[in-house]
Formats: sequence, C-alpha cells, structure tokens
Amino acid sequence: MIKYAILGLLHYTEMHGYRIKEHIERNFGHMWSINYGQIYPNLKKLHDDRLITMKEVVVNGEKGPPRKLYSITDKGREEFLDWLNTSPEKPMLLRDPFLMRFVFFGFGDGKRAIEIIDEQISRYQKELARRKKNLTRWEKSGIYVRLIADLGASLNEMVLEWLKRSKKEILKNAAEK
Amino acid sequence: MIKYAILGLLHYTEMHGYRIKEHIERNFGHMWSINYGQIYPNLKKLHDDRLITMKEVVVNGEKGPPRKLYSITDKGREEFLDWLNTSPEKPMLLRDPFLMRFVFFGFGDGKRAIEIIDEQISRYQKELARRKKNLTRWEKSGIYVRLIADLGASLNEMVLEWLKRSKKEILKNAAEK
DNA sequence: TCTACCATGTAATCTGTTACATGATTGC
DNA sequence: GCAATCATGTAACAGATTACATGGTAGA
Repeated sequence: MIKYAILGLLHYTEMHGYRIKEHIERNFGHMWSINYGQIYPNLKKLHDDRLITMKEVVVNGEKGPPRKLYSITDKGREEFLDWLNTSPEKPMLLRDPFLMRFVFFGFGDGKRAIEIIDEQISRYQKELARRKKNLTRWEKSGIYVRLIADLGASLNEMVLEWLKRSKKEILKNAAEK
Repeated sequence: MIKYAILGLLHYTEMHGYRIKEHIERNFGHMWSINYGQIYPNLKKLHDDRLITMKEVVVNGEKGPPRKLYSITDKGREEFLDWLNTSPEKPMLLRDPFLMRFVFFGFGDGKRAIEIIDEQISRYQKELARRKKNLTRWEKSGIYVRLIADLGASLNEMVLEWLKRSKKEILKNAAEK
C-alpha cells in the first residue's frame, strides 16, 4: 500500500525519501503511519522494479548527506493508474487503543474511566482546533486533498461529540445505581 | 493488543479459541480484524505466562474436536486491570484503501472516480442499515459495549454524509471547468 | 559545546494475514 | 454424498515498528 502512496507522490513531483515521509505525514498522517523502516526499503524495491529512477544530487549550501531524488517512470505511472482505477478490496479499519480499553471499562474503576475519557476529550479538542486552523491550507492543494482534510475534521468532530455524550451517559448511569 | 482483548473476554467468562474469535468479530469486528493465526498462538503464550489456565472439555453430542476452555488467573486479572487503567499511548489510526486512492483521484479518470465513490456509497448504506438494525441488540450488553456500537453507527453515518457531499462537490467542480 | 534538524540507511522484532491441514457432525 | 459449521492448529509471508548507526550544518 505504501508503495502506491510513494508512486502517487512521485507522480506529482520528484522527491527524496525524507521529503516523502514528510508529505505522507502531513497529508494523511492521521490515518496512515509511516517510518523510515518502510520508506527506504520500498524505494529500493521500486527502483529495482524500474518503477522509479534515481539521481543523486548534492545541493550546495544544504546540510546533510546528498539527496537521492526519485522520479516515476512510464512503467511506474502505468502501474499507479491501474491501481487507482481498481475498486478497493478491503473495508475501512479503525484501530484505537483507547476504544479497545473502552469496551472493558465496565470491569475497571469507574472514576479512572472518566479520567481517561477526559484525557481523550482534551486531546481531541486540541486536535480539532489544529485541524480547523489548517483546513484553509489545503484549499489550494486540489479538491481531493481538501476533501480528505475535511473528512479528518469531521471524524474528529464526531468522535469528540461521542466522547462528551458517552461521559454524560456513563455519569447518569452511575448515579442511577 | 489482542492479548488484552482476550484477557478482557476471559475476565467476563471462560471461553475457547473459536468462541473468542466470534466475540471479537461481533463486538469490534468493524475496528479490529482477527484471525486464528493470532488467536491460537496468543492463547498459547498467555498460558505459558500463567495469565490463563486451560482445561480440555469434551462436550457430549457436540461436533468437532474437544474444546479447550481457558480461564483467566489472578495474575491475568492483575495485568489486565493494570492495562485498563493506563492511558492509551497511541492515537487513533484510520486505515482505508479507498481513502488512500481518493487522495490521488486528481491524477486519474474523473468518471472512474465517481464510479468508485458510488460503490462506496452503496456499501456504506447497506452497512448502516445493518448496524442500525443491530443497535438494539447491544442494549442489554452493558453501557460501554452499547456506546461502542453507537460510535460505529455514528462513524458510518458521518462517512456516508461525507461521501455524498464529496460526490456533489466533485461533479460541481468538474462542471465548472 | 550541545541540541536540533537534515538525510541516509539497516537489523531485529513484532504483528497481522493468508492459506493451508485435520476431523467430527448435522442437515439437505 | 456433499456442503456447512464447529473446532483445533501451523507455516509462510507481508507489513509495521523500534531502535539503532552515520554524519553534516545551523544556531543558541
């Protein structure tokens, strides 16, 4: 999957590994985690398969080792577009260590449960503020990127509402007993 | 992580591997996928670590091989409650091959993009209907399980709204050009 | 001098997925 | 007889995560 994310970015413009990581994190970091352990081996594989080409560039006055600029090849473009046009096989997956705990909160201490929920509320409040501020940043990046950012904010908003609703219901439920 | 899901279920009642898989799929299958390749090795590891005990049971008149009934030990309960009370370290992660494609739809064929979005809309419509029908099923399972089911439905609803909104905006955007 | 950041990468480990293999029973 | 379901499991592979190692430059 990361393979296609890389091809997609290189379809846009040539880039080196470090910059690819930055882009992936910024564009869909909230839904896809990434790290060098995936990026560099993938770049190597894509290069071996002739889907991308590489040229080493020493940028004068730039710090650090020489960059390795990768570009997509015609073969790479072809494979990328094939992938883009196929129907996604697998359904959405939501993985959240907090939700995993939440299901079992009935077994634990109710007070601690509320504390953890409050932590989540303040986390999501901060995150939502950050997202809303950044929404305008995506305006110029094209409609699809903007819509993805929009989805991120909507998800954030929905979870926050759910957290508040849940807290209320849990407290009400505890008071009734 | 699956380790704690198993401990949590066994905290509830003793169970064998096959039943654990069923439960995980039913309770949070929409957010956590599971398979035997994870269940059985995990059960073995938990047993080796003395967090659960096992007794083999042949149920008369039942089909198939003898069940291996696992129960949680005091040590297991302790570790489970410790985990339950700690703050979740990692943020929510949304992984969706459709969304991965979506970001790059600008590079592909606009008509095909609309087709794929329509596929997603009908998928989510069916799924939402199924979820809403099942919501009452969770009523008796305790407040936390019910709230998780509620979150699942809310997520589903939100994504569906977003898909419809996106389709409209994309068509409008295409018409303007 | 020390920290932060740019930029490359690898090795070990952990986690998850797919695809098998076995075998009994129930119902069509 | 055959398909479906219950129930056990493993091997191979794919994918993700963590933790290192290297080394240069800019700025406090």
